Amino acid sequence: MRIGELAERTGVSVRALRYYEEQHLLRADRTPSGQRTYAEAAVERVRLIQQLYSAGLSSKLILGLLPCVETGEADPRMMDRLVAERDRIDRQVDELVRTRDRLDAIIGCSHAAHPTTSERAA
Amino acid sequence: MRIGELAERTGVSVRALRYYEEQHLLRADRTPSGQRTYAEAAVERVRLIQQLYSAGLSSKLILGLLPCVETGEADPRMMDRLVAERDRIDRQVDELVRTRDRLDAIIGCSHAAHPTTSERAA
DNA sequence: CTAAAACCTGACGCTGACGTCAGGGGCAAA
DNA sequence: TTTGCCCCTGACGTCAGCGTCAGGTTTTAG
Repeated sequence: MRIGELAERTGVSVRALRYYEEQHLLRADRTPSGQRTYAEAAVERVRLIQQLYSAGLSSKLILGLLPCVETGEADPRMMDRLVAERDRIDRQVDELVRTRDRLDAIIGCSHAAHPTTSERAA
Repeated sequence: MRIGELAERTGVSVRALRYYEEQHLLRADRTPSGQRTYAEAAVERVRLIQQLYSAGLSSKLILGLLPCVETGEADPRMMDRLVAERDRIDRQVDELVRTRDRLDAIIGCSHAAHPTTSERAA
């Protein structure tokens, strides 16, 4: 498939896909005229890249992790970085949960000046 | 207290505190000579700001939320934004957990080429 | 009194993940 | 063949949350 279709199917922009290629996160074959061509597997790969990005991993780190995600092998350094990242995500989850609880407390306690949309809906 | 002490007690930089003031997130009294002076309560406020920042909220959004966090009151629009943000955080937690589990799977399954640091430590 | 430390206001720099515009090919339908 | 859409490569723009430097004032310790 060409880049436009991949963009549509993954929900990321064409620009982003070209950016991923710049960062060596995503390979593309080329037609004789130079247009990018992707295999089916690219869809899953892009989704994985997006997932890692939105978890706050940098492209450099993702670049390091991707090979071992695919092969299932990791050299020691990579393994350590994997563990470090997992722990970082764990801590981030903890903090997010605390923040959410804080917002919940505010939502629960605050006596609204006027009915809220949700109350109107109820 | 002056800005240096507040910075030290909250762990954020002096620059950041001035930035918060620029964004109207943090008030400061001034001495006749123009130096900023903060009340004790500022410590907690800065910590709250930091918490919201690290949960991914923008300064504009925080600006909107802070008054109702402090007063415990929220007008309907604000209440809706609070709920929306809480839901967003919930979704983000879900995704982070999925990502973490994915990393865990890799960590668990991958047969390292060489012993990892953690294995050496064990 | 004086030197160091802390503070002030601009204002430019930085980083990452793209958005966007310019200028120019390629390819299927009508 | 022409219309129109998709594609290409630069390359500059953006935005947030500060870092950092410059050049000058204020406070504090000795």
